[in-house]
Amino acid sequence: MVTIRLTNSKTRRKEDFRPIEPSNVRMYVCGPTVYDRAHLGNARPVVVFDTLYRLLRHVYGQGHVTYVRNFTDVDDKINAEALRRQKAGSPGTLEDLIHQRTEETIAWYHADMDALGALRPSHEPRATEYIGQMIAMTQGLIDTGHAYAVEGHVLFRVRSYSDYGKLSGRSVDDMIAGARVEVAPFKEDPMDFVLWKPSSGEEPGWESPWGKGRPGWHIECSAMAHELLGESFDIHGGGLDLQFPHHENEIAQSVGACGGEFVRTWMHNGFLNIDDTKMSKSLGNFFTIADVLKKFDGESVRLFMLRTHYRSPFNFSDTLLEEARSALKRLYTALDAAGPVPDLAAIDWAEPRAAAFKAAMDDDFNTPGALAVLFDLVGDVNRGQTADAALLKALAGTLGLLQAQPKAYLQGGSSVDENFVQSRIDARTAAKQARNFAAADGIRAELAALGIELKDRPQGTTWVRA
RNA sequence: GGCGGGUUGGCGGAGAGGUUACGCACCGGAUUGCAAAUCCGUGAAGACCGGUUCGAUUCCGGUACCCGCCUCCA
Repeated sequence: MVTIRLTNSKTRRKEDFRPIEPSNVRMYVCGPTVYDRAHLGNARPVVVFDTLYRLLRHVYGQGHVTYVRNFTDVDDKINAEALRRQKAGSPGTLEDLIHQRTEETIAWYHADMDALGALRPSHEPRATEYIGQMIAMTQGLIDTGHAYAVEGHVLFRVRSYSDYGKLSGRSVDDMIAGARVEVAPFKEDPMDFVLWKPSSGEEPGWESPWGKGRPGWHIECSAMAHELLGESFDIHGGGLDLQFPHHENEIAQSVGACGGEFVRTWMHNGFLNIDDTKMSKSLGNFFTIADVLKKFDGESVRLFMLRTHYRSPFNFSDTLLEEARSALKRLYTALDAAGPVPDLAAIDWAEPRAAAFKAAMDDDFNTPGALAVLFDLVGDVNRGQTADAALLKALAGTLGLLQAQPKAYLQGGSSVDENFVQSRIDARTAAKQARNFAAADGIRAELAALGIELKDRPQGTTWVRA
């Protein structure tokens, strides 16, 4: 079995990936806080780690990979929206409205990610379903001296964990020096972070040994990962911005509670930028996935993201997205021209192009390199080696691409009636046979204006959406 | 201020110490009634300054510029 190499944020190096249990490779990725529509930046880790999930399933077997991605459904912004609705006269208790908001947001999220061709993870835990585990873990940290309760809060004692800061490469003292936040007076140390905090009257809360309150953000992931994947697991992923403080805190909590090694390989995807600047809610320069999907099909968006290595930042723009769509069109056009493509029972990884594809993927899942192999295959297919189309489709499938019917993809998204198009094509064919090229060209121009592109082939005229 | 990443052809974007990345676009040719698609072909790069080397875009050092994290954020 070929060894996959992955860049481990913890060691800042590319390492051979060796799962703790090859029969159950375990991966956790930080999911969204479900307070609103997901933006394009949210899509990047989903596509990146979906691709890794697919790769792991290929290497270790479909049933041997457990992938957990959570939903954070405890959050001020969710509460704020629920409260706004209540004040606007929506029926139901605040709790009902909170539930309503998270449910609708999760449904949007699923729809968006499905459109991007992302498989559903094995588990999608919601923070509110694991409050008991969070309380237990917090109590455990108090018992072992890693945390302390004060004024209804429970705080993690950062100085109690000597490796704090190791993942993000900073020392506690440096962090304090650079800190720009006001420090709550009850903290022993400015860097101590919240495990549990009290909730006031109308906020949702749970009974705990420290009074009615709710969990801090970081403990949620630790508790859910622990419950579903165990004390230590193979891969933990997320956006680069989560490395500090979120992932640093997760390590401190989990190691504090369980000891040992929490996560073997930490992986962080780079950002998606707008005009070379980070896209974020706070900067206000974001697009929702739903916005983008109005103009572009999800598969083009997926290809667009896979064109860049997952750790590199990349820019988003319509021009770049159009470029990705053109590239995807080339792939589907080759598949379409090759005729019916049989589903390959199994990929022969010894085949040179399959081997090249796999070599790229095994090397820190270099998707741009793997895509290059796909385009080489396109050339072969277009040159007449139509049998290669099956390999092309199979390899692309491991990236979650090219699984639609070519004709459906190439003609999809057109609002023009298919029968109408065919009737105009027939009329044009008749005109051509009569050598009335002016009329034929007129029809072609008429369809072009509707976004229909004609192709005259020996077997007859076909069409695609422009 | 501390820490980290980056600078590749017109644009996007990889790998590799010496041989075509790949995609989009452009140009020439084939094909076509003309196009489109496709094929063949051409052109085009490695921020700057040093060093190592027979040879560096690839390794090392420095300079410049850009970006990110240090604060809720994928």
